Amino acid sequence: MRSFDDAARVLGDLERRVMDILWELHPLAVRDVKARLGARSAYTTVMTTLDRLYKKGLLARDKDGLAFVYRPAIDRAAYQRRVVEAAVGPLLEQGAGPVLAAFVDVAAGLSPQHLSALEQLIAAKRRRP
Amino acid sequence: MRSFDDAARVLGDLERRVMDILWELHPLAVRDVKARLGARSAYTTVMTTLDRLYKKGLLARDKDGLAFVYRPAIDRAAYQRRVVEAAVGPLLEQGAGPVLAAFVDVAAGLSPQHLSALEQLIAAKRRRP
DNA sequence: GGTGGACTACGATTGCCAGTCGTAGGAGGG
DNA sequence: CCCTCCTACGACTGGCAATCGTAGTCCACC
Repeated sequence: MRSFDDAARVLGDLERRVMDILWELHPLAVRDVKARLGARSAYTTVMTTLDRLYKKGLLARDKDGLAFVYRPAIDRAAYQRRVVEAAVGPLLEQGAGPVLAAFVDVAAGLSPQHLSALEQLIAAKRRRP
Repeated sequence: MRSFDDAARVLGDLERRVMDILWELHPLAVRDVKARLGARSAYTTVMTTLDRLYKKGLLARDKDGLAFVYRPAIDRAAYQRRVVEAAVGPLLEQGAGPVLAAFVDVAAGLSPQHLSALEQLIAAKRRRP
């Protein structure tokens, strides 16, 4: 059964691990990414995954001799932004109250400091919309 | 190519339309849901979809004579809450700033009033965490 | 009590995606 | 010239949504 968590992942497991590695350190060639994955996947599996992320626009790549070296096309913040927009935008268009409340709950649950951060962001947004 | 919007949908197209119908009016039998869908799908397609939503825990159902009548098991607000938790929770655990900022952006973009609503929710959260 | 209509249960099919990997082929170094 | 490394391409699996047909059940009515 597909769970909510699954759907919100947006990327597959391997894809997300690969993006994490490249956000941490780049550029990397296929074999370097494979090495950092802990050798759990075959070389061509990693290559296919990198190629798909490239075709999705999440990675960029350049030739380095024979091999491609990959780097993120967008940083983690921009990616998170896209996920939030995609997940929350449609929901907000139809009954915003519960969505806002749920968001405040989740944010506060992880760290009360997030409430202050949110307030500052709101204030900043008012000044420069 | 799977887009961000696709993934954030969490439910399929037909499933989402069915939930919208039942949040609007319930309980409904299969044929009533089918009628409100605009007759685009066969009877058994609608039935299968209702059955799957039932098995996912999003719908409840009771026997009414021969037929099942379906009703939401959770209301739209609770559903939206789950989607927000699933989408945003994991993101917040790893670099909250961009996520909070993106959320404020999206909320403000749809309606500036959302900023005030957010502030009130934050204040309420502080009083009664 | 038998027959017809309505309804459910179940499974088959299609389309799409992620993960997995093998093979073919090119390019460079020894 | 051959071996090695790399890419490109495609095949296969598993899972899910959407779609629908068929088999079987149950009630109501004659």
